[in-house]
Amino acid sequence: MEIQGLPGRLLDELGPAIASGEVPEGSVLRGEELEDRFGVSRTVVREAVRILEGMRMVASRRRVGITVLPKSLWDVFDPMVIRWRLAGADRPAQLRSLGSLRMAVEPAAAALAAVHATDDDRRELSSLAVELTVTARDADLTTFLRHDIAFHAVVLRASGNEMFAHLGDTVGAVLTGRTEYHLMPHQPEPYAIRLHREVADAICSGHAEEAEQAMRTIVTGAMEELNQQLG
Amino acid sequence: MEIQGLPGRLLDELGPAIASGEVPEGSVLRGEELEDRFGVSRTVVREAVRILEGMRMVASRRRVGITVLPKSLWDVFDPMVIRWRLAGADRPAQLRSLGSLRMAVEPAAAALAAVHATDDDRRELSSLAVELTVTARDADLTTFLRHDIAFHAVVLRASGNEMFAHLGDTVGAVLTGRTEYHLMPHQPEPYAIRLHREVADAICSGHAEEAEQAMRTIVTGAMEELNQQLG
DNA sequence: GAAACCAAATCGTCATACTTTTAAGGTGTG
DNA sequence: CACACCTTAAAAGTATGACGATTTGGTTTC
Repeated sequence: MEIQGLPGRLLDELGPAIASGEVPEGSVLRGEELEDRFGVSRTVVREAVRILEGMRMVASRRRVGITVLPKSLWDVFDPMVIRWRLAGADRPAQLRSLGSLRMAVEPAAAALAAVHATDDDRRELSSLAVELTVTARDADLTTFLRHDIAFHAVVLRASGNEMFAHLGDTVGAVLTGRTEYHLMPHQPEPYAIRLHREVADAICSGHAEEAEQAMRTIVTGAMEELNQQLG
Repeated sequence: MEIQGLPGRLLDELGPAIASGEVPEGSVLRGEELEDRFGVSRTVVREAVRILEGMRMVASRRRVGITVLPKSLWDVFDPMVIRWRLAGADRPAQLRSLGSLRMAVEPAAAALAAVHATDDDRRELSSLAVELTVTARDADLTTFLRHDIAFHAVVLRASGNEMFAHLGDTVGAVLTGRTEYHLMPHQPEPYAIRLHREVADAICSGHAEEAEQAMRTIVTGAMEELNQQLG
């Protein structure tokens, strides 16, 4: 699900550079300069810049150039922006933001899921909870991560709220990052596993209250771990 | 904060058309067709399409054309997408989604605000709470709306979480829509007013728990009203 | 010193030519 | 008949030159 072609490659250079603060707010770029720097045509530069403009990271003005806008204006929910920030110098701040967001959204999603999940959703959740238990015991971190991501994505999707559902990938990115950068215990905690199972059971049996509470414990724990790691 | 120039105008046509389902998922547009239909050049069409591609509403493929992607892939947090959906046939669904999101986020934001708000934030909140009381009594709906929007925006900003802060405009759009389409009592409810004041007081005195609870009551009430109005 | 004016810089748009990818259909072969 | 291979044409992708529009900043003029 990437932007294709040369504009996409340009974005992969410009986006991270801006997101990391390497090209600071208020900087002014000229179109022609970008053409030369990356060896592409006006067409390509303009299309890439348009996309950045669409996520409100830059504004283009005649006789001035392409200005990097203040971070407060960026579309911080745009998956590309999130990925760029997670990959760069802004990672700690982005992780904290996402942590709070998760604490707000995931318990609510779990509660909704207990009411709205389809039978397929519930089956998938049960199955994933089992998988989590197994792969945790085998200390198979990669597989564990995959199932963990899927678990949270399913809960968010099963909530029946398209906006919650859309955060599935984002949460996935957070979990991936956490594993990649070893911000996680090498051995998944048995307590966390049990909580996932609790969430699954509560959703399957329609206990909204209980699902919400268990999920809250999970994301609160994740947030505490994060705060500990980041100081 | 709009996209400028001809691509912007093209977007204002295409975006709502797609968001409302008038141009259904799976439809295929040809670039040349759009050039003719809107009387603009290739450049303009391509840049507009790139932006739509950036929000994952369309994908452009050689030898095929510009395909409208399924709604589940759209960047549903993009302010433009939200505005387009609120303006069109998808308004009820969008309002419901946003309602759930508010129920998840705003109480959490209020709790955080009680801890992180600056002195300026607290002053502004107090002042807005007073304004709300006054303008409600005078039945000055427009001014009331403006202050209501500001109130929620300040709480979200004062949470110190950039992602929450970013939802201020979106919540504003919801409140505006609610007033415009008369989905609201003509006279603001005294109870709701008192709750706003409670939120302000709790945040000012650092009572997170209390702020969260009062805000939850506000957004839950809004959600119930919405469900009633939409059936 | 202020207002009007002018010139240069930069983006915005258009038109056109060429390239690249790829769906689709036709052709031949087992 | 089925399958693999080749051909073709349709559409987007890229490059480039020309011109238009706008804004800034300096310069002239009163």
